Amino acid sequence: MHSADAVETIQREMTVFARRARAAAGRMHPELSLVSYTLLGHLEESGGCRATDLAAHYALDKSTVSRQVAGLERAGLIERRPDPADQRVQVLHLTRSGRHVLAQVTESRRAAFRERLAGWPEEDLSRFAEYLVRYNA
Amino acid sequence: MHSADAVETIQREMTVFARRARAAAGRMHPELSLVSYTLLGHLEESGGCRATDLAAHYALDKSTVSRQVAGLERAGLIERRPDPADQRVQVLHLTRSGRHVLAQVTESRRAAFRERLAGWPEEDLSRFAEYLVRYNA
DNA sequence: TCAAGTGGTTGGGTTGTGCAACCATGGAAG
DNA sequence: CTTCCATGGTTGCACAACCCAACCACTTGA
Repeated sequence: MHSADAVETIQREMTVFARRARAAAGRMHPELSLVSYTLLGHLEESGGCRATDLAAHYALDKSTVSRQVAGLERAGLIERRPDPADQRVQVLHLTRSGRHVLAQVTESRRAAFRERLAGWPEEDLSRFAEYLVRYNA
Repeated sequence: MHSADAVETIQREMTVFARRARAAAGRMHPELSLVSYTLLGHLEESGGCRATDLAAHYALDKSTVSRQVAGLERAGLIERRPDPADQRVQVLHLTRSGRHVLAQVTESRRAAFRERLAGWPEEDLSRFAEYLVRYNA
């Protein structure tokens, strides 16, 4: 495959995937949208951060994040803690329930991906993962 | 990287990509959403098909396709032709203008991807493309 | 001290989507 | 030939996710 063709293919396939992903995620977990799930995941990884950090990291408008965060708090999945060093800031943390729901959804998403990727040789999985990381970097 | 980790990474990175794609596409081409672009592409490839075929192929509700198609027709990018064999059916075709716009958008999307993938070794591009095709199959 | 910057919320509007109800046509079974 | 169900498509309705702009509260630095 020539370089130009490969780029063309990557473009098309990434687009196909993008189109499907959200709907699939919604069908799998009506209780936790793709965005909410991603935000929870980020909070888990980072061990708590500000709404502005989330917005910057995911290239979302701060108003969007604000509303998502409000929803997650309403659902009892996260909590806001004041930052003693800066009264403007709310540091977001997962609640116990949030951690629990996140773990459940992650597990079932992982199962779906695992099924989808069943039969792939170990080496291909690693390389695919590496390419995606490099692409998104 | 172990197999489970790779799956985990693939899941996360695909999700990241999915979240970004629509916004990026919108910024690049306000005149043609990601969905519309995909539908036009399908019409180009297939040389004309029915709205129902589009819905089935992309797992979209027929109402969604109906509205997208209406928009594309309003924009003069596609036209509906009656099917002499079945009065219910409208066969959708690209117009000259539709073909033109599609070509332009495709080219600039391709340029963006090419830039993003600049510096990747030929072999990695090919393999990445192959993985994506296999994943979406 | 006060102006500019930053974190966050809210109001308003757009887009993409699904579901359900509907209309028109087609096809098969009586 | 009628009658009934299936199929292609449109429309009303609701909703989620988004952005922009305006705003408030607090911080920072000239």
